[in-house]
Amino acid sequence: MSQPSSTSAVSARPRVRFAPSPTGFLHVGSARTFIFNWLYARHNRGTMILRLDDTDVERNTDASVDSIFEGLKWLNLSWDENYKQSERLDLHRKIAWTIFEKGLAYRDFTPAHTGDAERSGEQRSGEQRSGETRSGQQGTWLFNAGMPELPRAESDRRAAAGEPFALRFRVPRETGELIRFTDAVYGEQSKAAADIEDFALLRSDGMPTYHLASCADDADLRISHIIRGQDHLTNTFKHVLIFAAIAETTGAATSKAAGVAPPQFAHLPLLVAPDGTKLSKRRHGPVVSVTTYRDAGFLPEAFINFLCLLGWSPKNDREHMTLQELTDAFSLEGINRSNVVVNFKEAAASTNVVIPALSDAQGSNLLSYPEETFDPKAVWLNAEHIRALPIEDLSARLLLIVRAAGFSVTPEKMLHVTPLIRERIKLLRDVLTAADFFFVNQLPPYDPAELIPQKGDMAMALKVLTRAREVLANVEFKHDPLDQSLRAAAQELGVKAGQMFQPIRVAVCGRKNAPPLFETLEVLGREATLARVEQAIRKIQ
RNA sequence: GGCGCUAUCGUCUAGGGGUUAGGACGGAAGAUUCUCAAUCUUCAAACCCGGGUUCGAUUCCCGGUAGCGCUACCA
Repeated sequence: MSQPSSTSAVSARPRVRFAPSPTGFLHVGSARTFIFNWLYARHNRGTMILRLDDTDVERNTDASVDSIFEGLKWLNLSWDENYKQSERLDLHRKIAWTIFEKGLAYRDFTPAHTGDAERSGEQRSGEQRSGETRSGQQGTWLFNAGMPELPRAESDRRAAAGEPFALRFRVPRETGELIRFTDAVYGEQSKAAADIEDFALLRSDGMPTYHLASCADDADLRISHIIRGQDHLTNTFKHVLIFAAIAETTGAATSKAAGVAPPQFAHLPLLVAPDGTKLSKRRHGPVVSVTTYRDAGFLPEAFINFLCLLGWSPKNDREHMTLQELTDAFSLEGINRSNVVVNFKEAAASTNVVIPALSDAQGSNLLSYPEETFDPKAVWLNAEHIRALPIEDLSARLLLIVRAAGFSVTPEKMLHVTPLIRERIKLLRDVLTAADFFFVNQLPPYDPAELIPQKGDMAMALKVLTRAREVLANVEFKHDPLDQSLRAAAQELGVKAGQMFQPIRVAVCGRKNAPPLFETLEVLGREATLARVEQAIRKIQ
């Protein structure tokens, strides 16, 4: 874990951070935030920082930490520094108490609000926290500190007596002040201090809250740009207050932070589900998890490409872009302001799709989510990226999947198969259904009626296959000779080329839709081809 | 409820005081090919509503409506 440079000179190089809280898997919204931060850092030759915001002990899980790293690893985007908030609690507390000493915060001995289930969707009208506000006004929605500003001595006494308390920021409500900041995306923002409640800095167990920890770390790590979800836009007013307090206190207390300039903010439009609600694992399940995309056979570069187009535009009609092109083109100016629908299909359940050629489908989880689950644009972009990949590269990636599904295939064979299916697959896992017949010895059962050519009958199928058997026994197994001899055979038989090819295709592939015939035969080889033709003939007779 | 933010085809978006409102995905039709793809062509598809400002608003302003977010000792 490296330390940030402690030079007091403000660097021209931006320092940005991605700060997920480990309370669930890495979802696509978080991934996009990470990517935008990364792009901004790389575009400006700045520093990318990963920080785990894990101050919520109740909800944090190790599994979640693993899941986040798993997702980020797949994305294959690096970071330069790495922190955990839980290892920096001393710093947070120190800053909280400095703020307290400065008179900008106070102890609140009111028992913690226990109505935890209050949230869940329904509006709470007027918020029934009765009583007076700190400033003595009646009937406000604002948090009530429970008692009109305890005298400091009293507060000290009760604290010394061991009474639990939370530390609250004293928002300067009386002054009628307007809190303002400029957002790189949403422009000038302002909000009356009177509309901001006295938020907690420290919980009664001494743990810092998100607001405190986040700002304390952002200040300490000298984050220059905070790029995050728009759900934090309103919170930012609190953060502006905290940053101001930190600047005020550290200016006197510690020499090192003699002019902590508040960071610049850039809020990202939220990713929402087709029903308009914010993406959440709770509501939408694994379809919003990054690893689901990985397992479905998305290329990380395609997934990144897709996410970038959600709420950002290069403004030149380009859509299919490489990481480098994205990095070059990225800027905060291209970011939009309205929510973005990720057009996935919910409820497309994860029933296992059977791999035709593999009865005991080990690779079943690779096939859990049907293609329609995902945003069609993501799928299309993935196909674009697949087609843009060098054959060797694509082949290597496909081989991994094919082997994971239980087929034993050599890299050489895969290299021959890949060009035949490259334009026929949209997701990497499609290789299993598009090319399975290359990998098995025994074709799965198929309906003999499939062998019947267009405008033909079973007799024609038999005639064609019988003739094909002869031809294929002698012809050289290369595209051109196969093409010529089979066409010639069709002519002799008095059938159309298509009527000749189709029965052979079905005999060899076990289905009607498959890659081009001659290339397929070439890769398959004479032995397997003849065996399958033979089998088809027997099926008919 | 209060506060904040947002509003262009179904979706992602470009644009901007006068345009045939552009592109992409998806959809439809066609071309091509040994099937399926890929590719190419064509078509359908949008400026939330109401007031202003203006010679002229989809664009600027205000209001409404709708959606979203925040309003926790969650992040």
